Amino acid sequence: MNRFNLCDVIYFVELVQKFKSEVCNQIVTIAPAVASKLTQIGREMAVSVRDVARRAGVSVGTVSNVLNSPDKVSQKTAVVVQKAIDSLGFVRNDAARQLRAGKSRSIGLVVLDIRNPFFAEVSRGAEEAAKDYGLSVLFANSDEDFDRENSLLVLFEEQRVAGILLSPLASDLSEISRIRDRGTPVVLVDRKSRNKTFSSVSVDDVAGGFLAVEHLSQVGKKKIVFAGGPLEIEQIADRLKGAKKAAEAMGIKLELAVTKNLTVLEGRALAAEILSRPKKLRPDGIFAANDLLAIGIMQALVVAPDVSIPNDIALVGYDDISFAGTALISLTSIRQPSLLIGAQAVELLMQETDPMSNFRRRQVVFQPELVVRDSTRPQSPDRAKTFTQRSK
Amino acid sequence: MNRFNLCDVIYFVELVQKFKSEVCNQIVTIAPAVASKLTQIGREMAVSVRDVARRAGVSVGTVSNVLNSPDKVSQKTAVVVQKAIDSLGFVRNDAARQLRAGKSRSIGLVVLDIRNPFFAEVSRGAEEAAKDYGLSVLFANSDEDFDRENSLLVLFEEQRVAGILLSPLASDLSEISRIRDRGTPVVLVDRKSRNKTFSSVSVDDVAGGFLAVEHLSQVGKKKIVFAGGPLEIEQIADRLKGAKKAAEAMGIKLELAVTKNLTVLEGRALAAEILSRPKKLRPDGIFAANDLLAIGIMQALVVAPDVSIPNDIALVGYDDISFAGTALISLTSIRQPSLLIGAQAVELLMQETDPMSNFRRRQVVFQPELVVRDSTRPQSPDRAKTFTQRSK
DNA sequence: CTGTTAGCGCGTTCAC
DNA sequence: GTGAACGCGCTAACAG
Repeated sequence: MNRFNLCDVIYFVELVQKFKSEVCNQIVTIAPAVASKLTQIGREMAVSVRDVARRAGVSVGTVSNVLNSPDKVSQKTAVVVQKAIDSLGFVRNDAARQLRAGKSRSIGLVVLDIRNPFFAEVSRGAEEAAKDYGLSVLFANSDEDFDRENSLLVLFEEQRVAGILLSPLASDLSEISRIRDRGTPVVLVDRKSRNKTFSSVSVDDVAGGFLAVEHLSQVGKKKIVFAGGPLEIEQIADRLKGAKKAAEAMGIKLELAVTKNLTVLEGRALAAEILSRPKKLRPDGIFAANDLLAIGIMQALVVAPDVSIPNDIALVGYDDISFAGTALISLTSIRQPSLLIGAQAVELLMQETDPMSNFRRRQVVFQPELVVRDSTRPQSPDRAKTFTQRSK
Repeated sequence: MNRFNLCDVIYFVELVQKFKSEVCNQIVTIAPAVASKLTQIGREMAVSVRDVARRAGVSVGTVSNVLNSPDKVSQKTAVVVQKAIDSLGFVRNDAARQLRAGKSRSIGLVVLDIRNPFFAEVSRGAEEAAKDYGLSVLFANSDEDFDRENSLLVLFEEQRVAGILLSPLASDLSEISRIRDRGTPVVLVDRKSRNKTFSSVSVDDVAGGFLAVEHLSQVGKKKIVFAGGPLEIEQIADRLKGAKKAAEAMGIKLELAVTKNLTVLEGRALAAEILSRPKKLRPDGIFAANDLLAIGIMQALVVAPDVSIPNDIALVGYDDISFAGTALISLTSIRQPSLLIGAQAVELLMQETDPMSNFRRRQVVFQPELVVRDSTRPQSPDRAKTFTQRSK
C-alpha cells in the first residue's frame, strides 16, 4: 500500500529543510505520497467523538446526546463525557454536522461595498436578528463587481447556507432565481423585487429621490445636478427617477451626471468638472446618490475660492451615514432605517425557510426621511442648534 | 418504521395551512416525524454526484475527476458530464468536500468593530491576498465583546477554517494558543505578540502615540489630554505609553481621560466634560486614541462658543480613516498601512499553514506615519493646499 | 437512559 | 481512462 511510514516522512521533511533547493525536483515527484501521509498524521491528531467516547467509556451516541440533547443523558454521564471533551480538547466538526443536517447554521450576506457604513449597519441589524434564530451571519463584499458577486453566490450555495441576503448588482435576477429554486432561500436587500418573485426589503428610493430634489427646490434652487452611477444599479436609477419626477413637478431643470461609482474620489472628480465650467453653466444644487459621493463633492467645492455652500451650490446626499452630520459643512441627507432593514431581511428569510408556514413572499418597503442640515440650509446663525438636534 | 408516507405529509401540511391555529397542539406532537419526512423529501430533491453520474452514464469517480482533475478525463466524457451537471443544476456540497479534505478553503477574520473603516481596509487587504491562494475570507465582528469574540472563535474552529486572523480583545491569549495547538493557525492582527508565540502583524502603537504628543508639543501645546479606552485593549495602552514617553521627553503635562469605547458618541461626551471645566483647567491639546473618538470631540468643541481649534485646543486622532481629512476641521492623524496589514497577515498565515516550510513565527511591525492637517496647524491661510496634499 | 449502526456527499484509492 | 468501494465525523433512529 503506502510505501512510506511516519519515520520516512519525518526524515524526508528534515532532508527538505536542509537541502531545499537541491532536492526540489524530487519534491515534485514524491509530493503526493508525502502530502497524503501528512494529511493522515493530521487526522490522527484530530480528536473525534469516537475518541471522546472511548475516553469517557461510553458510546458515540451518548457523546452526541450530551452535545445535542443534554436532557436525554443522566447528569453523571454528562459530567464524565464533558471531562473527556475538555481533556482531549475536542471540537465539533461543523462540516460533518452540516453534511448530516443538510443545511448550515449560517446565513450569507452579500453587500455591494463593505466600506459603505450603510451596509455595516444593515449587517449589524441582520446579525442581531439572526442571533435569535441561533444563526450566524457571514459577510461578504461583492465590491460592485459582477464576477465577485457571482463567485460569492456560488461559494454560499456550495456551503449550503441557510439563506442568502443579497444586495444585488445585476438587474437580471434569473441566475439568482435558479439558486433559490435549487433550495437556498434568497431575500433581496435594499432592492425591491419588481415582479414579486423574491421577498425583499428596501427603501422607497423613488420617494427618496423625490424628497431630495423637492427640498432643493424649496430652498430656492432651480438648476439641479443629479450625481450618481452606474445607473445599472437599480437603487441609483430609482433615486434618479424620483429626482426627475420632483424636478418636473416643481418645474426646475435637472441635469444628469453619471459617475463610475459612489466614492469620495468620484465625487471630487465630478465637482472638479463642475468647477471647470463658467459660472453661469454651473448648477445651484447637487443631489448625490450617496453620502460618500456627496462628501467628495463637498471637499472639492469647499476649497474652491468662488463657491459657497449652500448659497451658490446646495448639496444633498443619501444614506445619512454617521459622518454626514460630521462633514465640513454638515450634510443634508436622506436617511434609511439601515438596522431595521437588516433585521427585517432576516425575518423574511426565516419565513421562507420554515416549511410549516404557508408564507407568501413579501416586499417590505421602508419610507426614507429627509434630514436637513447646513449643506442646504440658507443661513445657519445657530450652529449649536444643529448639533443638539443630531445628538438627541 | 415510518408511519407516514409522502401523501400523509402533504395532506398534513395542507391541513396545517388551512387551520393553523386549531391544530397547533397537534403540530407539537407530530412535528418530529413530519420534520424528518420533510427533510427526506428535501434530500430527494438535492442532486449529488451520483445523479450526475447516472445522467451522464458514467461513474461517480469520473464526475469527481471532471471537477477536480480535468486532465485525467477524456475530452469527450468531460463534455458529457458537464452537460449533465448543467442540466441537473448540480452544485458541489462544500461540507462533504471539506469533511473529506479535513480543512475548509476559507479563512476567518475577527475584527473588533466592523463599522471602523480601518478594519474594512484590513479586510480588503486580506481578501486580495487570500485570493492568490484560492481562499476566501469570512468577516466577523467581535464588537469589542469578550463573549462574542469567543463564540466566533469557536464557530471558526468548528468550521475548521484554514486559519484565523484575529484582532484580539483579551490580553490573555492562552485560550487562543489552545486553538492554535489544536491545529488552526492563528495570526494576530493589529497587535504584537509579546512573547513571540504567535505570528503577528501590527503597527508600532507606542511610536504612534509618541508621534502624536511630540507633534502637539512641537506646535506649542503644553497640557495634553490622552483620550481613549478601555485600557485593556493593548493598542490603546501602547498609544498611551508612547504618549507618556513623549510628554516626559518634551517636558509637558499629560492627563489621562479613559473612555468606555472609541466611538463618536464617547468623544462628544468627553468633550462635554472638558467644556464644563473652567477655562484654565482645560487642556490645550487632545490626543484621541482613534479618529472616531477625535471626530466626536471635534463636533462638540466646534459648536462651543469659546473654543477654537487648533488655537485653543489642538486635536490629533489615530488611524487616518478616510473621513479624517473630511471632518469639519480636517483632522491630524496617525496613519496605519491598513491594506498592507491585511495582506501581510494572510502571508504569515500561509507560511504557518505550509507543512514543508521550516517557518519561524514572525512579528511584523509597521511604522505609523503622522499626517498633519488643520486640527493642529496653527494657521492655514491656504486651505486649498491641504486639499491638494490629500488628493495626491 | 445507553449502545449500535447506517448513511449524509464527496474525494480517493486501486483494480480493471 | 474508468468504475466500485471505502471512509471522513457526525447525527438520529432504533433496539436494548
